[in-house]
Amino acid sequence: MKKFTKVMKALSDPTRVKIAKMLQRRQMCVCEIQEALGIAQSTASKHLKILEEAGLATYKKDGLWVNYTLSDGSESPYAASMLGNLRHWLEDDPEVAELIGQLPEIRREEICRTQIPRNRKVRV
Amino acid sequence: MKKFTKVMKALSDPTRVKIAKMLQRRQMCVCEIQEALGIAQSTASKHLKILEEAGLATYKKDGLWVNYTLSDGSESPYAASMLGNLRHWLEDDPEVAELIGQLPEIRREEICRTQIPRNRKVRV
DNA sequence: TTTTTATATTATAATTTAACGATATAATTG
DNA sequence: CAATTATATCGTTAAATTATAATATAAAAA
Repeated sequence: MKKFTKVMKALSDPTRVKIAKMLQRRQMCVCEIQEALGIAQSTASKHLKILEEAGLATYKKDGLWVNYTLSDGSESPYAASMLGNLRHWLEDDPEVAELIGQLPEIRREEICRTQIPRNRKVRV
Repeated sequence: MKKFTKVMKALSDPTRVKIAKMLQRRQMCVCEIQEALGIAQSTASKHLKILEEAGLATYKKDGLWVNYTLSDGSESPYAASMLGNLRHWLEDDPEVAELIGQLPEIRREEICRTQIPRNRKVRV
C-alpha cells in the first residue's frame, strides 16, 4: 500500500509532474531543473529525491553533476505503469508544452561554471 | 494538469485507496464505510467527496442514504485509467484483503436505524 | 408538523508538505 | 592542501491536509 501511495503522492504535485515530463525528453542535472522551473536549488533537489524514492527517477553521478533520468520501473510496478502513462498523458498541457519547448535553451554549460573536461563523456 | 494531480492526490491517501477497493466490490453508504474503517462520519464523508471530485466515485441518493459507487470513468480519463489499474492492484495488500474479507459483515441494517421499507428496492 | 436519522458542512487542532535560505558535503580545480 | 562548485541536508515558515466534534441539512417516520 505504501509503495503505491508513495507513487501517487509523488505525482500529486505539479512541480514534480513537470520534472517527470522534462526527464521524459532527456536527462537533466539539478541546476538545469532549477533553472527550467525557476525554483530554489534545495527545492529542486528535494523534489528529485521524492521522485527517486517513489521509484520514478534515478540518478548517476558525473563529477560534480548528478544526472537525473526517469527510472526503468524496476523499483516499483506502480511507478513503471505511471511512467508508461505519462509518456502520452499531459503532452498537450500548456504548462508542460511550454517547458518542453524551452528545454533546448536550458544548457548546463550556460548555467554552471564547471567546464566539461575534454576526456569526460557527457551526453547533454 | 490539475485534473491529473487531483486524481493522484485522491489516491495518495491510504484511507481513500481502501474506500476505492471496497467500492470495487459493492456500493456502500457513508455509514457502512465509516463502520468498516472505524473512522468518524465526517471523515468518511470528506474522503468520499475528494474521491468524487477526482472523478473516481459517484453517488446516488436513496432516501436518507447516499450510495457511493466507483465512477464509470467518464469524468476523467486519468480516473478511468487508475480505476482500471486498481482492479488488480493491491488485491494482495494485507490491509485491503482484511477489509474485503470483513465486507459481508458490514450491513447497513445492522448499523443504521432506518428500516428498509417493503416498497423500496435497495440492493444490499 | 415534530422528531428521527443519514449525510454534509463548519470550526478547530494536529500533522504534513512545500518553499526558501543557510549550511554541510563531495568532487574538482588550482 | 585550499578554493571552487554542484548538490544534499537542515532549520524555519506558511500553506495544505487529515481527523474529530459540533452543527446544519434533507428525507422519512410518527
